[in-house]
Amino acid sequence: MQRAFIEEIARFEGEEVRLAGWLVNRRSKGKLHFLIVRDGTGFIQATVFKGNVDAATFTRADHLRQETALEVFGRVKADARAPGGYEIEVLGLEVLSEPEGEYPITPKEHGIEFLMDNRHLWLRHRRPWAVMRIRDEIERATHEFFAERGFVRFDTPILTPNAVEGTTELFEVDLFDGQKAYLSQSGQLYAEAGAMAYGRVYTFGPTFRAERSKTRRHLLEFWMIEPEAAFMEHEENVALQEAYVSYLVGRVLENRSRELEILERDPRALEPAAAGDYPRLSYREAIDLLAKLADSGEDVEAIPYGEDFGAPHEAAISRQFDRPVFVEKYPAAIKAFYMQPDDQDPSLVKNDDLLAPEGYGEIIGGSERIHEPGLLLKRIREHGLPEEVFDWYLDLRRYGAVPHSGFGLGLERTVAWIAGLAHVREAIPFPRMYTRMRP
RNA sequence: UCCGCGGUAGCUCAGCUGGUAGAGCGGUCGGCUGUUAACCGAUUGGUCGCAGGUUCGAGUCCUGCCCGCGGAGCCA
Repeated sequence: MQRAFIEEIARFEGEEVRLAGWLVNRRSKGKLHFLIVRDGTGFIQATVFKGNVDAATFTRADHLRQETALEVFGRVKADARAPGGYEIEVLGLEVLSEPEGEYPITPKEHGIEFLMDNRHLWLRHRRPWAVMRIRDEIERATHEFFAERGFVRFDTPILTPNAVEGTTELFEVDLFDGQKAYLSQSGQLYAEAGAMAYGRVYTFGPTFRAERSKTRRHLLEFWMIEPEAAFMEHEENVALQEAYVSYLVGRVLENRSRELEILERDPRALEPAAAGDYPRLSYREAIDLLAKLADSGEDVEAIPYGEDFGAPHEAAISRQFDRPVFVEKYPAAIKAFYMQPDDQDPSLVKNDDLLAPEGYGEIIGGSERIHEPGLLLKRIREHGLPEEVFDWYLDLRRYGAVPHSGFGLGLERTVAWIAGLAHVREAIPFPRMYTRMRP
């Protein structure tokens, strides 16, 4: 008898199959038991009729406990009454292992603290299952998108000697003989070296921010995708971001509709984002928009020109549009030292943030980088950064400098937006947060 | 770090102006041939976050601490 996976169960309609998995839940009608079984690829209902199996198997089926590992033998049937449209009419049953004691996660409501304490088990359940399959789709789509465009995957170090952006806190690591290193908060500077070597590269790896953040958008450890390309200027950078994000959304809509359904995420909310054509606001236009919204009684405060947006401002801006919105060309004074000044107004930089809709906020930060060595050195000094740490970074300008640009996309924020999650902690298997390191 | 809220059964919660601990779910036993977090009956289950104080008496009032949740800042 062939082994079937739930994901492809429709192919086996009318056939007898073997299914290996775990018991999710059980309901009994007396002479008919319903077993809900999962196998990692999906969830399915198995029916045990009294007449179909011997008495011992029938009794056994009525006493199976949650998370019993088992093999089910039976016939695949289409049935409108079954969740998913298919079910297995059980002809035989083998228990592979019995759970010890009570399984903690019951089919009723649980609080987030309890579920996170049991994250290693919670991952088995429908909701995390759907989220991680969407995350996987986004990761796979990322590799395919960049490979198709000639980008080379370029792995940057996790242990680094210095900060990329002096302001952010770093996790310190003890090396030998009193030496210190820091966990990477961005692969960008190294990706720039990669872009000068291989033309177009992208990083895909974990990054670390030692911030005591307690919000739905922050993790201590999160994954970032950072493309960087030589000879790419601001306009092309923005176009690449739009193509990338709309591709990701399209892939999830195409291949993970069942998962979106489990999460009760309406695909219609994502369709504009898959279509592209994202609106673009300059920093100044965004400031004006906020003033207008504040005036018209919207629950947001206006901010003066020259200040950076806070989370409530980003949310208010993003809610004005049905798809992600670019905000570009910020004042240089509030942005990182390496950003290229604007051609028309050198008080501005050629950067952009991409704000996801529905108040999800920033998922991308990008910019064209300074390629002129004198200007870069000047900016390093203005920001009070240690010159000697950046000698290799300056080398990238000393030898064959060309205009180049890149951006960073936060994976968990993107997953949270597309999957419709309230918090990024559900977008990664084991979130590392200010308040949580276990399990 | 700051602001707000919370911690009572394995889980989710109720418990009034202080009077001696409750429900649903889960577990166990039984019933039911189409359930959809099934339902019905029985049964099981407590260091009321920790420490101290007030009181004849504290889950309830006071003080301190711990932990969590939501938000801000910072950012992806």
